[in-house]
Amino acid sequence: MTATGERFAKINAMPAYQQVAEAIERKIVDGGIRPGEPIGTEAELVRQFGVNRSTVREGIRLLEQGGLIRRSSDRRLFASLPRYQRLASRISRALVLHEVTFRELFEAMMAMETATIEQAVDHATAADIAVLEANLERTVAAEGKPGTLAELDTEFHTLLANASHNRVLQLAREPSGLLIYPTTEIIFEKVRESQPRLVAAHRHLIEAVRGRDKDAARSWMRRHVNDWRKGFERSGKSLDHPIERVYAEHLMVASGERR
Amino acid sequence: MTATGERFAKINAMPAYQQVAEAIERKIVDGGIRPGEPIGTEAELVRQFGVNRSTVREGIRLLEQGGLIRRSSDRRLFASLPRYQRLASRISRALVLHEVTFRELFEAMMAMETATIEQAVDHATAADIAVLEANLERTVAAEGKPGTLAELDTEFHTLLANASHNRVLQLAREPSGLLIYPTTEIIFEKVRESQPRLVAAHRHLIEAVRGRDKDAARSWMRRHVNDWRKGFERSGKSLDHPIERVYAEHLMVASGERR
DNA sequence: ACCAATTTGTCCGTATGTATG
DNA sequence: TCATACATACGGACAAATTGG
Repeated sequence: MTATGERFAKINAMPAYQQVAEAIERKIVDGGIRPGEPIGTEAELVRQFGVNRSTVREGIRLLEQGGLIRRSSDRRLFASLPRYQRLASRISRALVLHEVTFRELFEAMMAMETATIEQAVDHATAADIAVLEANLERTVAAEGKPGTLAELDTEFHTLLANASHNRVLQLAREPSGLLIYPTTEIIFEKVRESQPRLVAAHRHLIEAVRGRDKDAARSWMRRHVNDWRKGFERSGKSLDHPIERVYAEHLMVASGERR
Repeated sequence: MTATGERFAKINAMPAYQQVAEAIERKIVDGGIRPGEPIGTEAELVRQFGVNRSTVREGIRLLEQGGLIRRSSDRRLFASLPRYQRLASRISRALVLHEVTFRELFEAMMAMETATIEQAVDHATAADIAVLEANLERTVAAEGKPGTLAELDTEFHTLLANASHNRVLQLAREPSGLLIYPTTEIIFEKVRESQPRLVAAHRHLIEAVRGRDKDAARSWMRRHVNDWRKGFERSGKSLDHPIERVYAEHLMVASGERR
């Protein structure tokens, strides 16, 4: 910009608290501090960075929300792996704020859930299947309770994702699962046949996983996801409406992260 | 826990700075403050919450990293929609820290990219296709430059996701796209035939989208993603290795968010 | 069970740089 | 040019909780 040209590189474009945050972040990401290891006290960080304690605290706050550092019960800071639940609810919230439609959600779910069950067919262990069956039993027992059914349905699909043993898929599908959840409760309330169809679908999905039958698995999953769409429309809603803002609020509980 | 049992609810479990953050967060999420609207100056927030300046600042830092609030050039605070790029790079970083393998990445990509192109076949506009073609031209022109080719390949798939007009899919696939990127550069360096195959695949994908030919689209995408896997293995790496930590560092630039 | 040291949460006052009018 | 408003950063202080004898 000056007449002399670019003689010097820019220095220090970031405020101090951001530099503190980035320095700690970098140490964690590149392995200098492993998850579970303590970050150090505020006083130590003050000494190392040579800035004021308020500045250090602001830097810490930046990272705290990202899940890279957490606080134990005694309020000490330590490095941590970002949790899937936390990330997923963030993304769900963002999708709501961006006003995505239920149709987008439906189309994406169809792809990700079928992919998930295909991987589950390949990789599920006996233990995975046992957990799925326990979920199915509770689902059968929850007859007539829409809230419980919705919870168990959401849990079933999360368990299926665990059974896929593919963490990329797990994280990719979870946000959609969280957004679908409130609608399923309404569907179970309003559409009588939805519950027996849910139980049948889950039963066949488990059977397909156990029998390593990928075609049956995919076919039942397609049917199951389509059932959601039909139930959704039959309960009087339109696929082309954006997801209601209200759904974002129940997501904040997860991000509140009580101590 | 006490002998009297749970007679009273917990009070004020959160420190003040967290309460400040949550209050602002809630206002934004439930629509009380719309994206683009100012949050108010720090002095105002001090007055409204009745806490000290430092406390307000810590609360603001918590939200700052989440993308719900941002700062304009004059450093004033305003509400904002969380950006996809930012969320995606967060997730990518988390996946690296969780040490997911390239196989998981590959399997998930296969599902999400095929789903993406199917949606693109249904929903792409003429403008979308024009942008894809411009990308293809630049790809042809970048012959022999692995770094540029890798960038353009990543961009192509992001553009394809845009053409799907499904924001759930866009956000679901982007983290994987970011993680694939560094490997493609290596592949273009080491595997000679990878570049012509890339160009051919992209050309056929665009043709399939233009011709609304879903079968061809899916088939070419499967081939394209499989090409990545073959190139990856031929360049001397194993699918069952976790993604290298190094890849997480180039992701931090995006989260740095210079002003 | 008590004490001393440490650490976090919160508050106060002040100074500096920058952008706006 | 000057005055104002604002974010950034620093210094010091105290209470409450926790830790470690």
